[in-house]
Amino acid sequence: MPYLDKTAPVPEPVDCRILTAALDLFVERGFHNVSIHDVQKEANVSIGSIYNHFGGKEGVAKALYYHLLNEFEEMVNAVIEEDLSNRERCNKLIYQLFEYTETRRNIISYMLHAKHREFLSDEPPICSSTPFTALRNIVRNGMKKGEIRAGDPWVLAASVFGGAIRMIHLRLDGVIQEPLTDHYDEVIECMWQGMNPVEAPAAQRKQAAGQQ
Amino acid sequence: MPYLDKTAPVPEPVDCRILTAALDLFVERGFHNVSIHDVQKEANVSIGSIYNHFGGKEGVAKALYYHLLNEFEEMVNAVIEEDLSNRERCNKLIYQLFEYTETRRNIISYMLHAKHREFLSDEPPICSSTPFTALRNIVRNGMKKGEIRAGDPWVLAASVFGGAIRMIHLRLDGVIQEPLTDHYDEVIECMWQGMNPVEAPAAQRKQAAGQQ
DNA sequence: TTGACAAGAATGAACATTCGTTCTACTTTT
DNA sequence: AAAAGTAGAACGAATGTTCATTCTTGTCAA
Repeated sequence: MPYLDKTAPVPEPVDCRILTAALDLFVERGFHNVSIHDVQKEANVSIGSIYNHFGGKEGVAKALYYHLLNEFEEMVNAVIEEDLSNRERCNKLIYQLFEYTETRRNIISYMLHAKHREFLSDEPPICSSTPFTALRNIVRNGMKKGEIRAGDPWVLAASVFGGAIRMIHLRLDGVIQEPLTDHYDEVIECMWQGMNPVEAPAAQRKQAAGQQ
Repeated sequence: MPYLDKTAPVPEPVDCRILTAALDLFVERGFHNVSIHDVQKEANVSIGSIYNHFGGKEGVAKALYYHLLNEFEEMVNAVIEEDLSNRERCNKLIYQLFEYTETRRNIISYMLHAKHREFLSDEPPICSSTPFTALRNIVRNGMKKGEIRAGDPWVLAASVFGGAIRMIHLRLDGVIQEPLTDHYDEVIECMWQGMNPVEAPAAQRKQAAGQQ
């Protein structure tokens, strides 16, 4: 009775179903606490399909990883293309990361919160991947142009993004209750202005804050 | 022939050997890539002993976790006891964390770099443990006394320690080559003074830096 | 339009292996 | 000789992977 079944929408392709299911499960329980059989059930595919498409459990994790790294790279590149100061670029990237943490929690969790080295063999640490290198380059360029204080690139990049990344971790761990975007302004202020009590005149503060 | 064997030193107790071996292996390969049999070989004990002392694999990981949390708590408390400003306390704790990262790498790695939730069931996130709460209290007290800028405690704590923790992660991942202690001054400067290019007169800068 | 057929994708029962745990025998200590 | 600690072979459950089979899709001749 084909007419009764017309509601059947375009079914998502098998490989997409596998990746989505795997992402959800990996984030929820951790790679090693998820079996191929779990993924198979969650994705409503057969085990054979998983092996056909990805070659195995690690293959799924790897495909997921590369896919998300690519998306992240595109996001970073899009911000780099924009006509902004490097400081504004940093701010905007932090804002977008905060936003994604709220709206696409699992993606951010898999990217920034998972220990890939424990299940992806021979994978270099994520911080030496292209998008993360691009982040550091933004900081470096900001230093060159005098927008950002000069110093060791690693230290500076860690100082710029460290607070934000820490906030993301805390949010993913469930210890911060409110959406991260609520804290954006304060995080940005702390990062540019430092943790000293504010005593400078308002005008100077505003000039230096570099709000987006 | 007891005289020939006199060199045999006081043998480390069995439970210590187990914990040390487990720490090394867990940090090197990750909890899930280490089997009880691996620990048994590395520690030169029998499987039975491991079960007698810790009740199983997770028991070993849990004992290790509590033990190290305790050590960390003592370290934090020792700094709190000292007659220092809250800002100096933050600085000193960061310095000690950097130092431990160099000298007791595995301890710091297991504490700050492992995803305990993936292998310790029903364990709350480490950032809600007593020593971490104590860290936030230092920041809170600093805010009350006007030593640290006012704001949301979570954001402020993340901003104070975020950069340092990020540096530790990068060092543990092997992407930072030099000892963290080499970067201490710069990290502290960035954190208190912010990432804006330095333009303030030297005197004011020094006053605000709060060097330890 | 129908049927035959080939190529590719999907299926899932079966398999081999690994790993956490148990249990009984043995040794040391008190 | 009782108690506590150690030893390690053996077990069963869980898991990653294989592969022979079935199903789907597209093509082409009748």
